[in-house]
Amino acid sequence: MSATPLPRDFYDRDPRTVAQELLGKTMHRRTRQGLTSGTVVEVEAYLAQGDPAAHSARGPTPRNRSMFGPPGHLYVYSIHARFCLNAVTESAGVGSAVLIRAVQPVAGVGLMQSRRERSSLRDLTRGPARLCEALSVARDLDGWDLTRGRRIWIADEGRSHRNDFHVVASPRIGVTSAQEARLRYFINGSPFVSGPRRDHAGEPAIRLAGSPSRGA
DNA sequence: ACGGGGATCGGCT
DNA sequence: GCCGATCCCCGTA
Repeated sequence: MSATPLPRDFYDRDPRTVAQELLGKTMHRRTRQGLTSGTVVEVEAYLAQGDPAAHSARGPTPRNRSMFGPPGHLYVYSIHARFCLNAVTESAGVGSAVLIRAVQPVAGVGLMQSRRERSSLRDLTRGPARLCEALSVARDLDGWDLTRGRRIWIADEGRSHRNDFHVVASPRIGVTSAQEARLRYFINGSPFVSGPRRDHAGEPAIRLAGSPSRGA
């Protein structure tokens, strides 16, 4: 059931474009324990230029070096004693990425729940650190190539529930600087999205184009 | 349903 | 030492 991984050139674009087009794609994670997957429902773009909140903003360090690596690789970092995962975008050396904030559980729900004991189905993968725990993603996957189709990858399943959705934009979560930017994107109406579904001003978040990509 | 505060620890000043 | 691209629990409504 694992479709072809998204190719390198999918990731080698502006992180805002990649972020929006990742919505509705399926993230797969295979370990000896089995296969787990989820539909991407919430993402954030971190830019190479003019974005103080991006980990790459002050140049390469031992921690963020994979964010400066080739597109289509993982950037996994730790914060508050948890892990979060990004897909690196644009060319090597640029330093941009897309944070995956939430997925909707699809396969291996029982396995994911065994990794996150006190979690309802709704909270299983709702949040960047929660989904990493559910998918068993940790630092050992930092720098891993998502286009290989092994261990972890993202694919366009081209099926069912994600044919009809709308992309909504809002300010990013937990970012105190760069408050003016609306670099968080999520699928309108999904209960598996973390954080507010309206922007900070209390107005409806901006609705962007309908289902992104989607062959025609 | 929503909001506030504490836990927790690696990375950087 | 300080500060998070966070999570969870426990108040109130």
